[in-house]
Amino acid sequence: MAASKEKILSAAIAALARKPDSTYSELAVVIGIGRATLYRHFPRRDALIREICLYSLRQIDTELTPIFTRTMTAMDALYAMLEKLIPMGERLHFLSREYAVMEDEEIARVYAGQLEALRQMIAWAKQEGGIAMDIPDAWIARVIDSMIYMAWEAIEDGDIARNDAARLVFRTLTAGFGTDERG
Amino acid sequence: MAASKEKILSAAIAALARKPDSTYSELAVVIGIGRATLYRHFPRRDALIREICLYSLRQIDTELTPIFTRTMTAMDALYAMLEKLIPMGERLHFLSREYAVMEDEEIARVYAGQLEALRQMIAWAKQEGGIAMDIPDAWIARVIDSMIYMAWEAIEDGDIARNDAARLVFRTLTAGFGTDERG
DNA sequence: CAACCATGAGACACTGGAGTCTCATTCAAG
DNA sequence: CTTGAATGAGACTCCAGTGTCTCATGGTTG
Repeated sequence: MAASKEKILSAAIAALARKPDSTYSELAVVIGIGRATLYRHFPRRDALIREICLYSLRQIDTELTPIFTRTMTAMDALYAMLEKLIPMGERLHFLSREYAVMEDEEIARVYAGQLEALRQMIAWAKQEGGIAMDIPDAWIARVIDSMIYMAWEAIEDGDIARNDAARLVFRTLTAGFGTDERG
Repeated sequence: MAASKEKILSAAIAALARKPDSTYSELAVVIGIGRATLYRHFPRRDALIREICLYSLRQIDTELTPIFTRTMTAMDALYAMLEKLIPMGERLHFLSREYAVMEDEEIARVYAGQLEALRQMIAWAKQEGGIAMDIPDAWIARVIDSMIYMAWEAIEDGDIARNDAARLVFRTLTAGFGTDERG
């Protein structure tokens, strides 16, 4: 992908994460290019959305693959995943808001693969004893997903420190908000 | 409020929760009335959104007020709040997606009041020892908010049982996903 | 310098949703 | 039955966003 195009894509993701229904005109202004130029790179809105999704998914894939292949405990893998994914929160958020995109065959395939990877990590963590067996996988997956985005948002809003985020999310996921008086 | 108008409002909330950018035509079809009738009750889209928000906020207020005045522990209050609010998940979700609405003076006031109530409940829970002191309030508030909506959504999608939801959320909030081997 | 390519600016037609209005129908109350 | 209010259907205007196209400009490479 050309450098300029990738730069446009990143800027578009950031803009759309903040205002999902941004106009092409608005996007062009925020990105700092002409509207016509934006159309030259992404002839249709669908194309832009599609490329954003694929770009994000591939980026996530790149970050996640080494984590799932390295030798470590499931909980360590979860923590590593949080560290990698939280800075990419806007990309995750974008994906979860775009309903129509899943009709694209390629996107659906990549997305399904990542869901499956997460599912496996949850099963793995349950076997290791890091996650309680009696909590529904679907619920766990939802909470992890949303907490990653929330952490990113909280960082953006200045509510939590960037370097505390992964630790805070991990603690919340594994121990909740409770005082650790039992430990 | 006239009964018919309230019925329209409820149906509109449900429709908009599932598809936030629904057209007036789409809404009318889903609600089961004519588009002109919808316009008669809510002359502008802004008016509809505004009334939905106020309606939702007041409903939430009605549910929450007795909880915060009754004599119980903070954690019991939290649990009671979850039980009340999870079934109203679509209303909460709606509010969190409507950026522009906060410019309305009345809405902003009611909303700020509820945020303050939540903030007080968190402080109260920290004092009681139910929530660890060193977790940022803003993070706690975010997680509670989002988990209420997520639980509603998970129920809708058939991932968790309606009667398990409050318990599951409470457990996740207080103890995370961990196996309770320390207890 | 000359050729080239990407860009920014803007004009343009097209489309779909917003909001208004009219009219025939229905239904409940007197 | 008659009146009046609410409704559904649909025609209509208006407008903002979409997508296309042209042209002048500027920066780069040979």
